[in-house]
Amino acid sequence: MGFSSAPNPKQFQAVVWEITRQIPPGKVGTYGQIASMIPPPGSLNLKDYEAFGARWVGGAMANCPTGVPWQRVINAQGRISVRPGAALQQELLTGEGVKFDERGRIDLDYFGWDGPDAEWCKVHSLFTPKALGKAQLSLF
DNA sequence: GTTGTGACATCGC
DNA sequence: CGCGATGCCACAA
Repeated sequence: MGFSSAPNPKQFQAVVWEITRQIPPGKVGTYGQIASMIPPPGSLNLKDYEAFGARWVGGAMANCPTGVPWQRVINAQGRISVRPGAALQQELLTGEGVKFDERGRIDLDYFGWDGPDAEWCKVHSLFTPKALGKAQLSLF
């Protein structure tokens, strides 16, 4: 699903699923992280897009087809958002080796997904993702 | 056409 | 670190 600048919501949704499929077992990505990889659909400020894009990612996950590891997408706090199936999500992640601390939070520093390969991003016309937890090295 | 709300992120206290 | 307010898009009633 490649697009350059103005994806339709439908495409946005499909891209979100594609990206989610790239998350390997035992790793987790955040809504904002995924959103930051996709070019802003409208004429939004980057700041607003970070917040609303994340919502759209969540909305896309609501219609997530089978085969997409939806459980590996969490919020930026490293926590499982309040939503239907939250308990199941934690269970699935635990089964993949993801550890939750006493407060029910995931250490993104360790389990945070670094994002797909740069080449993969290029093929799909996506931005280079920012690694979670780890300090984002300025690589232009 | 209007209104309400969301599987979020960020900032302030 | 935790909780509340804000942002102002997309979609369903």
